[in-house]
Amino acid sequence: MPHPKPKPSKTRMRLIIVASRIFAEKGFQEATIAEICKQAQTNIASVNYHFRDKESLYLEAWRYAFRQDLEINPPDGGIGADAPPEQRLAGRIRSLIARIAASDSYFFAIINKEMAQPTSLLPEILEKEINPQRQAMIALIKECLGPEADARNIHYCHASIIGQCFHLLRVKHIQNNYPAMRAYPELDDSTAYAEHVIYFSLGRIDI
Amino acid sequence: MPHPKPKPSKTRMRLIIVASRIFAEKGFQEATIAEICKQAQTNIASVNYHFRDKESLYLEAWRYAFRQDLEINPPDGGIGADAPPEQRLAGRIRSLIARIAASDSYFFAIINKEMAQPTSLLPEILEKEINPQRQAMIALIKECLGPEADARNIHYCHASIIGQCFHLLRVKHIQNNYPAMRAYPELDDSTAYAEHVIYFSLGRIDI
DNA sequence: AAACGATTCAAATATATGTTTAAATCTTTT
DNA sequence: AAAAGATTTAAACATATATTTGAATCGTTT
Repeated sequence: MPHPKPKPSKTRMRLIIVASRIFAEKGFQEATIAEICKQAQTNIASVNYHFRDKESLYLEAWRYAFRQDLEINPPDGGIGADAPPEQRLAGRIRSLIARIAASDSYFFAIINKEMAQPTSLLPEILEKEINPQRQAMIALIKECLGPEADARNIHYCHASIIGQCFHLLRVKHIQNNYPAMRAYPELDDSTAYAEHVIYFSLGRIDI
Repeated sequence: MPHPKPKPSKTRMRLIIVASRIFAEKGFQEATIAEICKQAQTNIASVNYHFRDKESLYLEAWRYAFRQDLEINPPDGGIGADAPPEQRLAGRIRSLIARIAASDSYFFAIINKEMAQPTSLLPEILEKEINPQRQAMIALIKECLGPEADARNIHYCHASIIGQCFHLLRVKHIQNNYPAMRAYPELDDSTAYAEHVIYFSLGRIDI
């Protein structure tokens, strides 16, 4: 019988997929290799075999989650580069909130934990993955505010927008951890919240 | 003597003070009793003697941090109840940002970690300490928006304000962990940022 | 089919760390 | 000062978990 058990060449991939979920749920420290391997239906030694150690698996799982995320929601929100800056900014806000709200978005779940309890990998991710998105949004805000806007105000407005978006991230994960609480039901409709953030923010930016 | 008053030992107090800082820096899981006791210059068994276990010390340390915080910055920002709602809202925003920005505010550092990786204590903290502040701010926003404002919009505006304030919390702790990065120098001046948040938010609320 | 490398497995190892214990020491009361 | 109680200490204990090991198994090539 050629296939008595699941194809062994897929073990590595199963580990990455399961790990991205477990790390997103528990964070690097509290996630255990034992649980990841159990859910991936493999032996704990396979982490050492396929990834050398826990941290390397963490990095691979994170990168996988990130790629999955952007594949579904491109960061520009589908707005072309020829649209007016206000619309492109709105598109980016919609895309960011959509990625944050997606129930299977493990990338932002990991980022959320990393920002509170950074591992040694955070600086690289911040620089390579987050900063390009950040610079793109800052450039759009600058366009909206016009050429005479000063740098400090641009950064303040960027902080205001990012803060509003990441607030959804916090609320979402608290609710995931304590479904019974239902402390913030008003943010359940993430697309409506996105429109609010756009309205709330463009009021002070697009003048 | 019928009332031999129990005098709190200095060791117990030293443990609480050190623990609130260590827990704020590392979170519950990554903080070790060994390090806390070393910095408090006592034996590791004193945690068991004075507090039964690590979690009880965590709770005591968190309560201590919370009391210290509110002693320095009252939540209403020093604005009297007779002032117009816009000013009282501005006062609360200033107070919240001041408490978040205070370098020795361990309460918000712990809350920041708890929200990303909750322990069993978070629901109680959220309900007993955070929710009263939340309800007070929501009431103020409602006053500012007027009687015809719908509940959803009130909550959205509240989310926008809290998101902006807590963004400072995130940025602050990333910078504490990676001083070399200097990724967000624009938020160094927290009082200026507070004025921006007030201006940015009241533009959409106070109409 | 045999050989060989790749993969999986159960078990052992190493380490970190929360907890407990019992003796020693200090403080208070009588 | 003696006794009783409170506190501190060093050491042992227990547990959790990342990592390593060497043998067993699988898949591919010859």
